[in-house]
Amino acid sequence: MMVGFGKNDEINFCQACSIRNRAICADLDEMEIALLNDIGRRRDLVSGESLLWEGDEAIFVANVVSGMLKLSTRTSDGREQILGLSYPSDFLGRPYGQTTPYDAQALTDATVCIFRRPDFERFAHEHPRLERKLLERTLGELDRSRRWMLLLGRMSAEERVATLLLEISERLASSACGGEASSLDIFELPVSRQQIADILGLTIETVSRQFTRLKAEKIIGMKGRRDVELLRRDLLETIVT
Amino acid sequence: MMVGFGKNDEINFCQACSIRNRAICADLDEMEIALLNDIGRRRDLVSGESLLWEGDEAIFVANVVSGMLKLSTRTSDGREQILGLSYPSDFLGRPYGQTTPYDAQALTDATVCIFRRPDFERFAHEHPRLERKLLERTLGELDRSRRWMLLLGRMSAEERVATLLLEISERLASSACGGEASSLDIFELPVSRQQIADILGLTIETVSRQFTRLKAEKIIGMKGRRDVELLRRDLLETIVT
DNA sequence: CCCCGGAATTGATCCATCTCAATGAAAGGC
DNA sequence: GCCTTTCATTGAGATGGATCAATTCCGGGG
Repeated sequence: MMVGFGKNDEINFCQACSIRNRAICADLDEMEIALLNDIGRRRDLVSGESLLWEGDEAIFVANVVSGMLKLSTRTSDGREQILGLSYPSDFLGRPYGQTTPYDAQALTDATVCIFRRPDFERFAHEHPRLERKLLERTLGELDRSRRWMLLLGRMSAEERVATLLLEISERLASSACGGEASSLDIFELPVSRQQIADILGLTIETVSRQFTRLKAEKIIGMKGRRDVELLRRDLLETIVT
Repeated sequence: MMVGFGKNDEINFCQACSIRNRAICADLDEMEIALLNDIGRRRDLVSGESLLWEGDEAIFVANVVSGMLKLSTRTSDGREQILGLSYPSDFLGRPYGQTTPYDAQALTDATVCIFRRPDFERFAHEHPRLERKLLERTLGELDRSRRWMLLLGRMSAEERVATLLLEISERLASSACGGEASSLDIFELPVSRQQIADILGLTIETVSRQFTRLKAEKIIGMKGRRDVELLRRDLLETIVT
């Protein structure tokens, strides 16, 4: 697996970066950002393209700039489990570790900002502010993954689907920020039914039946397969709670 | 919830601490350790005693010195999900966060080393080596919790029980370190059947039936309810893989 | 040593979700 | 615009684990 690196000779991407204030680089000053800019590199991914492979040597780490990725793993006989979704400003990869602990694949067209791991670790070492940001983000990620364990271990199919719809709605809204209020309740699913099933630890058929039920009960509306409207957010929240 | 703090006026507990070389304090020099010793305090827990409550203000953080704790959360209607087990040298609590994200309860008699959160954060701020250790530990914890998601989302009851037996065997061995080789395969379950069920996202009956099956197939042997011997570790590994 | 009570096991049944199979609908290529 | 392909939906039936209901086991106290 090779990805190509090179200096961003002309432009300081970071200065105009849309996640500049939310990602781990948020606390850095102008000079530090310039240094970070030198060791990082933008990379565009098309939907479906993989960025990391579980078990590979951890060569680089990355920040999600735009788009959405899924993190997944699988049992030895091929059953997939999605470990989480990565949205803009999220951090990807495994610093201070030898191997990448999950697959990362773009669910939409996406842009990431990648760093060779040794470069990144050296930079982090020299800039504790960045390291602290990374720690905070990792702690948050750990909280999120533990909440997901409750879903996988204890929730019914109905609760799982409702949880996912609310989560996507929120995370999409917070990364799109600035849109109209309505954008919270109307959005495009970034994932296929099969991927939803993998995320929730269900089968595609069970997911499909849950969607059918939610439509029939007028809790959600759908135009096509991907465009969702949350008609009764309150009822979804009741289901989840 | 109040716990009582005070200086360890007489003794520097840290110097003789059994987890001195494995916990986040491992990289600190003698002087730093002395400082850390001043802000920390030993606390003994009896089996069943709770240390942290989900949703409580995050007042303190802790290191496990001895014994075993469970981290858990629950759905609003009371279904419990255990998020993980904490063994000696593991870190507990939520630095840089307002509320504790899980319950922590001792499964065995245990000793922890607790720090007021503000004290700890100040110390971490001033000692990047400790902060980096905490980051490394948190990243490891995140890997572990993600692997657990595969179990909760995709594994059969048989696979779950086999996984747990192997995990307890390994973690108990690495924390007991120095015992005879046999101690790997013969150990005491630190948890009840109900707790195993909660850890694995199963019911107590299903867990019991799996144990019965494993005994019948001579893959494990049991003396009493808690003493396990792994007779065929290889077969357990086959089940898990 | 016996008795008691919580923990564990076992059995019978149920049900949510999976599996297998067929049909239907949207998206992409020419 | 039509055909192909992929994705999603729907149906019927199987099943793993949950639930409900007895026992049985074991450890501790007297």
